Amino acid sequence: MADSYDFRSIERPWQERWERDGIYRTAPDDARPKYYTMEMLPYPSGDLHVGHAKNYVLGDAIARTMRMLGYNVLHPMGWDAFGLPAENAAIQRGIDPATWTTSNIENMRRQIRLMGTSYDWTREIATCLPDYYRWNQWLFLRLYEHGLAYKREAPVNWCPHDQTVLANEQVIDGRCWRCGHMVERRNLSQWFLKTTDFAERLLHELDRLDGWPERTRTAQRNWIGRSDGVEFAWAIDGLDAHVELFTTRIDTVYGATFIAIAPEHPVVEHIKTIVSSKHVAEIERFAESLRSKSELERTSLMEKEGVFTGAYAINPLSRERVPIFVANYVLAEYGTGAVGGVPAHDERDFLFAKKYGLPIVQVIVPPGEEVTAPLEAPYCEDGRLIASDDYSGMSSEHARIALAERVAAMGIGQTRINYRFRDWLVSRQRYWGTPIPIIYCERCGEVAVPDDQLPILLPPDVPITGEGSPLARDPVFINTTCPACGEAARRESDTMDTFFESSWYYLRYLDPRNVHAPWERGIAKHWMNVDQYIGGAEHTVLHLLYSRFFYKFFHDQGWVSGRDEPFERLFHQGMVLYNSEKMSKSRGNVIGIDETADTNGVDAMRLFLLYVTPPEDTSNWTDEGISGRVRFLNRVWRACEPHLEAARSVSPRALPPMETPEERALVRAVHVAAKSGIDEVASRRFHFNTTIAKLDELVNAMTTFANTTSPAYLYAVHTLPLLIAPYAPHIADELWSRMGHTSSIHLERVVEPEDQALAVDEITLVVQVNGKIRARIGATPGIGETEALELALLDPNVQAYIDGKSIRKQVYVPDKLVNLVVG
RNA sequence: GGGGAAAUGGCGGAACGGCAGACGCAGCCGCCUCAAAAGCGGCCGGGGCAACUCGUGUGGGUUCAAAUCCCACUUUCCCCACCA
Repeated sequence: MADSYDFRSIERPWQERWERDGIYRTAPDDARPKYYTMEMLPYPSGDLHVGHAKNYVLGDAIARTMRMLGYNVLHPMGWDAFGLPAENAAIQRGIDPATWTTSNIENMRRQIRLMGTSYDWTREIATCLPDYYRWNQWLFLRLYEHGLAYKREAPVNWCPHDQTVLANEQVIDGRCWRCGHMVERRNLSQWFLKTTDFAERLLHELDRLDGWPERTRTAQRNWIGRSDGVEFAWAIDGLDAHVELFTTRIDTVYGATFIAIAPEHPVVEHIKTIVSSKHVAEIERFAESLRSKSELERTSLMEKEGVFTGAYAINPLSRERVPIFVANYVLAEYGTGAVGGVPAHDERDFLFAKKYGLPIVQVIVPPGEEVTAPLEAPYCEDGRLIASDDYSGMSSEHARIALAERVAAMGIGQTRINYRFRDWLVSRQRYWGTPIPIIYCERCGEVAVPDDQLPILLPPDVPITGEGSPLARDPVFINTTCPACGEAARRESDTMDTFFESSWYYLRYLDPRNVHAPWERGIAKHWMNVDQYIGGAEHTVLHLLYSRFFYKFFHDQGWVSGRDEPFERLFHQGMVLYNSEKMSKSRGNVIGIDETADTNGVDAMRLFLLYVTPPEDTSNWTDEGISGRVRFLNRVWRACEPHLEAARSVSPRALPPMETPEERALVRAVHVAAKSGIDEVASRRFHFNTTIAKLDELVNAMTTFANTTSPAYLYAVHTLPLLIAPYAPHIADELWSRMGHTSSIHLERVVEPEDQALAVDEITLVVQVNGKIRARIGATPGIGETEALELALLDPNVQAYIDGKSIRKQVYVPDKLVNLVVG
């Protein structure tokens, strides 16, 4: 059938041909400028829907446009293949995680190809394969050597459902990011990466990441959460011990009427030795009641509570003796795990003091005010100090400096910067992950596995029950010999957080089969940094922060050069709803790739996803909407297909003769669309919705064009495939080859927009009187101000509005507008 | 509580400070057809016969000119949140 585009017989053969001819393979030794663009690698969960497609189609349109602009484009794809769902499949259905993962990868690779994407599949990686995760282990060992990977016992987030610990970043509203169960608190010995060593650099460099969305940078700043303060020691009355407090408001120190410490704080044990057994019992009862409570429960959900320990501390500045409490709202893991209680100037301390009848002493007054009645609410702003010895009368700002100097001079403290950001907890008590390459020996202790013994392979056929660590129960895996002394020893049974793999995969794409190193420096120097990274906004802190941390470490080691940031520009695409609802299996409203490829075609799907909204917005998939793009493709087909033979002889690389206004308008429409596609990539706005709208206008112009044998029309026929190639690659190559071209359209250059073609015959001059539009008059482009004004004054309607008044001012915007101000 | 982004017809959206609503979807009217589908043509923010006029969340401001810039507010979405 000639009047419609039979996508079923066209799309798949083209995909096969592109793959066979390897047209998207990227060689590094290429004189063209490099462009590295990638989308966040998917987790192989099984099936893709149009929401995933939006991500890949956007990235593909960018990669294709850059290729047609003459760049050597690197556009790779891989699989974030370790993780819990594979273990859950093993538990629920008895399938081996490796088998489950491999078959999902195969299906999803097929689906991603089905989308007509232009990846270099020779660089494909899967993080669960030994030739990838061996370098995970290698990188872990390098971090370990530099003291950046370490093991310690700490209160950690424990998910009782997934039976594993979680990083702080993986606890969302007190719940496990994967399964949604309430997270508990447990004291466990775990592996951490010392991300906090890089906190300042991670924070600082955000200011210069201007290719990143502002919201992402802000979110990372908030997550790192720098606060500047003073850490200083308070003596404990009757005990040869002291407790360190951290405060950002040392200007309020004279108002401290108690101190509060976390129940887990080590000093509590000392305190217990000097207080009555009644107090000891109360402290222990209180600590017990909080033991397994999550941070969220303790901080947000519970009322501020505490118990008096029976001991007192001495305020080093006022020399006052204040009671020591243990309190639920003090976090052992932040600052020093102990805070001064200043009820007059802190919300939490105020509530606590009210509850336990503690004095409220005001030491800050608002600027320009005097002390008034007792405070009804805490005053938490800066102000002027009162009742603070020599510091009375100072501003908060000055007092903070003076008091910091004072405690330093007294030898009891110093200024200090604290971060909300904690070290990254990377060990997991799960099976389907990278084994941590450490061996425990009775004689030698913790021993790193030597590089030549890597990879430590994940053993097959390990029973997975969901209870406890599977590797810990496998004697063949666990029992080994010490690399240092040769005695019997056992392996670490924990595996790595899967975010470890995804923190450096963009480097492995560059050199994916290297067996000597994770990547070669020279290759990284050529390709890095990633010019454009595309992915969901849900990775704002986790993956993107960890990747930045890794990259800074690599940079310090000299393994990468240039700027110490991996992703130069970042773009978050919005998600896709179906009829305004979130797609989910349980709702049964998932639009799958296979089904839409079959009913509407891949080109129509791609066009719809790019057209329906700007890419950063949430899109709404509708059956009517996709039909609109199917119609568009049919119109393209009907406008071109009957004229392909005739169009062969009209070059798409030279402007055709343009004799009539209609011909000029048609050729102009070609160049307007060409310019739009290039501009959207150059500006990194990627609003291809406007480009496709211009293509709609071009095709509308072709449809209504009378003389289909004119060179201008045939020029449009010959250039249209080049214009739509980044968005609808199949129909583009089909039309191109039917015009007699033997190589793929995707190896062609863009249609370069030409000023001569973009020029218009006539402009509409808007004439305003006092800012209101009173006439629209046709004029020749480039008309001068005097001439334009004369023309405007000839208009009867304009005359009517200025009648009898004098012109006070005139504004002329060339080729656009005349504004006459009268009065 | 803190921070960020946004608000334009029935819907998705377009608009370097310069013609608001491009383009599409839905709808309506025609043509084609025995009929339907497909396709093609036209209409499509409100009021008004018209000249005109009102209109981009609300209220101010800057400007010859504001959807666009500034201030305040309302609402929505997102992120963080007892961080001392």
